[in-house]
Amino acid sequence: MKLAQHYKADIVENKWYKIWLEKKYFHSEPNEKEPYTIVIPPPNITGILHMGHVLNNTLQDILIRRARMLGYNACWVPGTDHASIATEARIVANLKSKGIDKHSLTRDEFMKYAWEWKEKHGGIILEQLKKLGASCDWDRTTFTMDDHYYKSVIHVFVDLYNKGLIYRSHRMVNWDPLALTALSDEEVIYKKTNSKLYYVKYFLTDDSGYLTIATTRPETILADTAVAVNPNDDRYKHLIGKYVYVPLVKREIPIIADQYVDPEFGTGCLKVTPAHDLNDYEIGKKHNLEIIDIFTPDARLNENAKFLIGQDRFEARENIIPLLEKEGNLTKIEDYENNVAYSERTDVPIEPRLSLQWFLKVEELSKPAMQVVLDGTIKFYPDKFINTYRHWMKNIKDWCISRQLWWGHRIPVWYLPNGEFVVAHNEEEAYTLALKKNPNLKKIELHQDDDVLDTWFSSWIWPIAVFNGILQPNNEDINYYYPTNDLVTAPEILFFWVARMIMAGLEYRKQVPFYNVYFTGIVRDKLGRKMSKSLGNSPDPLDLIDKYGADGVRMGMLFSSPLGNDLLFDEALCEQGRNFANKIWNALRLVKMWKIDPVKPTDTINVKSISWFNEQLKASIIEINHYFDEYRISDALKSVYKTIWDYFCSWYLELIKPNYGEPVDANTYNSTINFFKTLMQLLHPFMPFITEEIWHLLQDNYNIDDTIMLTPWPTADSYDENIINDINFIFEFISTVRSLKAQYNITKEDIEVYYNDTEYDKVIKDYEELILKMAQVKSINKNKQLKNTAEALVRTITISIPITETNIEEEKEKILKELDYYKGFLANVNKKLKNENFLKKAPDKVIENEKKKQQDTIKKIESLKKLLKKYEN
RNA sequence: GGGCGCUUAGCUCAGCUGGUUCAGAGCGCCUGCCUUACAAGCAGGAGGUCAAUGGUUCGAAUCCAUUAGCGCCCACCA
Repeated sequence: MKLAQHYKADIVENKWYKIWLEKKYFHSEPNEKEPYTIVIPPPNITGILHMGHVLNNTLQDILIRRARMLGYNACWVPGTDHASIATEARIVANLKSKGIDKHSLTRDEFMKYAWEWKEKHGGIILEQLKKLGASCDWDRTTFTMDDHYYKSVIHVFVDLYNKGLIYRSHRMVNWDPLALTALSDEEVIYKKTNSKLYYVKYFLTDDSGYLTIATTRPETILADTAVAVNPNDDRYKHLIGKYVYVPLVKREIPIIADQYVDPEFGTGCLKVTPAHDLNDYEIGKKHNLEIIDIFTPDARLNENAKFLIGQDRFEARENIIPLLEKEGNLTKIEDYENNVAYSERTDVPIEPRLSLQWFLKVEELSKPAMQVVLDGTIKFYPDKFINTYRHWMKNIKDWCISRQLWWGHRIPVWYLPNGEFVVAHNEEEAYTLALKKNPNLKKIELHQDDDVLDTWFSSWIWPIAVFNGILQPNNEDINYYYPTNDLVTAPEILFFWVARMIMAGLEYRKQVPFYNVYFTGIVRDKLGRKMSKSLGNSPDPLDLIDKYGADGVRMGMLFSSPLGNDLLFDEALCEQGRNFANKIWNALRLVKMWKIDPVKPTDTINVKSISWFNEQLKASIIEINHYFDEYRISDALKSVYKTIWDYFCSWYLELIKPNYGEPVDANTYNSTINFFKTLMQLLHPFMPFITEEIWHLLQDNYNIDDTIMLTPWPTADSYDENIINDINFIFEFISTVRSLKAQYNITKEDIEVYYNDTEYDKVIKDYEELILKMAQVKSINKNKQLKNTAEALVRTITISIPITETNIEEEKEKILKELDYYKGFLANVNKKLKNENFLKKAPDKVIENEKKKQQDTIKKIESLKKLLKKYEN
């Protein structure tokens, strides 16, 4: 068989993914085996694959593939989220580009268009995940607006309403004046903004003077209904209970006292605008103030403002200034930096707005959800997020779940003409319920709530609803796959999603939704900037896959991502991944190139090499499994990488490789093939494609009905430390000889090496042939002094090789430097050993070790001194 | 303002409840090699007062305190 010099990823990857799908290796059905389940964090239906997805899904694929090899019935459920605000925004924009205004359509027309759009553009991301090698059970692909899922969401709303946990209320909400919808607190981002602080006079109605108030939003003056001061503020105490005129509109409003006012800020006087500020609203409620709303839903001034009617809030802010100036109300304007709330979706400043919304009471739901994390039922990796979680859960507020959109799950509430309402699973049921309130009601008089539910109100039941466990709480799937095992997600959505899934899981299954949560970091570019479209610093994962192969990209991503930390992504790491694939490929080429001689005995070098690598492999397996147990995936990969590249390729293969043209004995060949196979198994979760290909090429027959992904994961209990220690010494010995040769430019192989110590006699004799082969020298001898030698230390022994000329000064300098170091080292050890407290208190083991250090160092110093003497003569 | 975390080589990070000659790895950098698996490679090399100060201890990169710098989360002061 002829193998190409370079590994060709694209051909191999396309071939295998197709076969895997055909063979349904990813598909799972409940059986007698133990399940291992992961549900994907559903990406937005409109989304396309970005580097964050690559990281997140590579990790999930690694976990699920290893679980599959460990013998679990592994099931990774994929799917997408309808993402109401984001998707509706895109659909509206798309309509607009065709000259269609959303509001010119009926709800049904709009939804029809939206579904068409979804069928056409949705789900691209799932196809992209296949390129990455994701081993999802595609037969279980779920969309949050699939029929059964939709009904599940509605069921949950009705159920929670009937339990008294959902209520409708006037509340100050975060209003997005562009999207024309309320947002949850989590969808608001605060940005430091340069703005101005305006100082405005409010004249007392009794003509006894004025108060000055500092505000960043002068346009809301028109909606003021009080002025507040701190009750303990001596400057203003005497004014409490008096009245002032609101500038321009000349409305009389009271001066009230409230602890909320900070006497230190601004002038110590606060204008109270209950309709347009959350805190003012609270104050207003307390003091029973009038609420005057001066904004339209898209944040223009309405008739209530009396001035600047029809102007946008920012226009009005500018235009009210000259008016105030003219009336003599404005005293000064200062530059000021403050935090302004922006909509995460549309990036416009939020307008606090009073409106009727639906809320979920979360206090009762959050208590058990906090408990399961604190008591370790659910583990967070890394665990630092437990604190963040606890802090948030303690201060959790009711969840505003209604959104003024059409794309999503329509709130299952029907209103009667008189304003009463019923909550039901569907219109029929609603009508039946409504008839009880009004027996003469006609069906057409019922009107369903126009709003939809927050997207997270559907995704919080994801781990249950993908198995249809809400509508059919006892079906086989949900009973088998739930609770799931791992969740891999970003810390940004710890509250949006993770916390809420825990609440829903406990409420609807009485069980946590997952046992382990792995938090990934943010993918940044190599300069540390967050990857974003606007910066243009985010590579397209598909381009990277074309260039380096999916295996290479997976490697590159994983190589730089320690658990829970942000990762600085550098394309060079994908290159490193591709190079690794090529390295493995060439190791295969080497092995496949050999001719096998079935009667040839195994020579000493190979016997020893095989016995060493056998132990080394066990040691590596133990380490790799240990890292997996701690979810240190990147460390596990590094360990596999080192085992393959350093131990297997650089040492083992070089040791056993026959001279050109010579055959290899059957024992060596078989051992090597078996080692190679085990290494491919260890690497498979990380690089699924190349490992599958090589697994097949290592077999006697290339049989595509076979697969590496269902072979048992390698395990080991213990390894022989002595063999590994001996070999490590031998490798050091070899490296030192190579180093000496490199230093003195010796390329010959016929030189002799000398060493001067008896302690390592046995090891050196045992592994003599290995040294000769790898260090490329003729012989190793003891205690012979030559005239011209170059020398170096390996642990406590001195080795020397003959050279033709020596730069004596340079050598002396080197030795003196080393001597200095070891003298200092010895002094430290001596000091310790003379310290009575140390001898009394330190454990015996430590003392013994110090003594050994002492002896070794004395030995080394003697050797160095001898050498020095030689040079001085 | 409240909470959490970080600071170890040029870069990214390991280093578990103090004690293995403990100061490490990968990348980058430098030197020499196109050696019949691989130049997408091989061999060798240089680089660090473990942020600063003080304390605990026989012993501190590791534990404690303070300081400086950085990051994240929460709250949102008009």
